[in-house]
Amino acid sequence: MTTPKFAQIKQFIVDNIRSGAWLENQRVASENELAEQFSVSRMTARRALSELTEAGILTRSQGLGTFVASFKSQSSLLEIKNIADEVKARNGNYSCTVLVLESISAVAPIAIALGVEVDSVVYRSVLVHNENEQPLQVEERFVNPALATSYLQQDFTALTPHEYLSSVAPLTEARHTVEAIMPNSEMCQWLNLYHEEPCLQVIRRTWSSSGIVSFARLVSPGSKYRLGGHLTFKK
Amino acid sequence: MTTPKFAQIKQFIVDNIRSGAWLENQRVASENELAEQFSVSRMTARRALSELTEAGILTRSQGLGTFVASFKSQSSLLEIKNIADEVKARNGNYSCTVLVLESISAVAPIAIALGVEVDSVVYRSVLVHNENEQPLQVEERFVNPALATSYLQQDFTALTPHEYLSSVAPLTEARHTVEAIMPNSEMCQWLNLYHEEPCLQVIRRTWSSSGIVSFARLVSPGSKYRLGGHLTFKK
DNA sequence: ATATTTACCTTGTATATACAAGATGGCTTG
DNA sequence: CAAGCCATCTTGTATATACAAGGTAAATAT
Repeated sequence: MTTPKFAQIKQFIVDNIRSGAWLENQRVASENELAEQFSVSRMTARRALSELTEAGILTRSQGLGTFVASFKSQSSLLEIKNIADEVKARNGNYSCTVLVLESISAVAPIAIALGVEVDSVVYRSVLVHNENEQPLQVEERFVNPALATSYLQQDFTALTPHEYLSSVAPLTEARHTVEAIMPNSEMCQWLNLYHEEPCLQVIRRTWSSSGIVSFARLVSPGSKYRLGGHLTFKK
Repeated sequence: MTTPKFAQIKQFIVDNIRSGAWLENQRVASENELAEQFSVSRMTARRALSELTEAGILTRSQGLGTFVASFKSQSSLLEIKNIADEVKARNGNYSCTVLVLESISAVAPIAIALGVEVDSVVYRSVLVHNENEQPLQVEERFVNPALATSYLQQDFTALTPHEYLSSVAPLTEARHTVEAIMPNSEMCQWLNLYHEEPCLQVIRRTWSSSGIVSFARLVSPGSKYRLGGHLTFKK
């Protein structure tokens, strides 16, 4: 099985950039030039350039040409993965225990974060995600009851809250912040921490088309959990 | 007609997913069906589907069809931006002070991280990035001297180390980890912290085609700095 | 009845062609 | 000299066509 022509051209371009032969903002061959060099049609050469542009490796300007993108503008990205998948990926034994599953009256900060009236009823759950029976992450979640009416009836040891919520209210947007915090005594108990240690806290708010679905706080001990990211030219 | 046809089809598909009309893993119209519905050629309909697939909103399978991607598989991304740009973006007064700029003998962990011989000479810099004259982040960086010979002669109050290094050794890859740590006493001094508080630590290793360029440790107080991320269907 | 072939759908790759639109430099005209 | 025009490069959009290759299900042969 041969590699497609457009993929060969992409590889040729990426190799030249990776090796340093083509520098930032340098002009690369036009569609017609590439088409002739590789004996392909313009549309095939175009596909290679377009896909590398979409990937952020090249920039194009109508009338001017195609250029090597400047690395400076590339922001580095970190992934937040599903913690159950992460544990399973490293052959850990994943389990989950439900600590709290209740409906409460929303105090002001919670109500604002969920976009509901103060003192209205919202659902709250607290789960502990375990790796090999040791607490790895505490998930405290506040849910807009209008968008997930039967939230309290779910079995979250089988399906995570995030998975359940995406099935009942299609997610359209999510926002995250990550910070370093010191856990309070309640959190220390949940995480089974004997001595205080800094924790990574991820705040995630998710939207669907009908409004804010939920507001989650994910807290993990700094000694056991970290976020990883990877940025490369390879494609 | 101002907006291109392929863009209209993309919008039509995205709208249907955002509104919840099309659910996860549901099959969407084939290229030929879309082409007929919108009175365009198959290649134009194909472009809409291909670009949404590239964006992670659809998945395609040869012989089977095109489907709405499952939200579960979408990993959420966090951006690590240039801290000087971030400060300027919120109208803060950015400044930078150079604490250390030296060549040292690499102990084992540093040598391994940089991919050089133990006890060989490497460059080290420690900078403090300030917002309104208050320390916001400490950057400790170890540099492979073979790839940035005149690193010690640079003025890092004008050009950040990252910017300088990308200009002399084209970056091809970067890896990050983020974790929550407790700063040691030296770091507390640098960050001007009177009481101990948890800090966010980003470790960044950068590669060029000739090898590992540098190894940086970026430490910020948890009370002053957080990472933000955003994920949306809009395109 | 079971196994195989065949027809027909799907997406994937590749080409040739046409025209639109942005950018540039040289030429013509006032 | 300067303003406008034009030829010519670039990328962008759109179409029609051809064949390859994966997947499913019905029709056929064993």
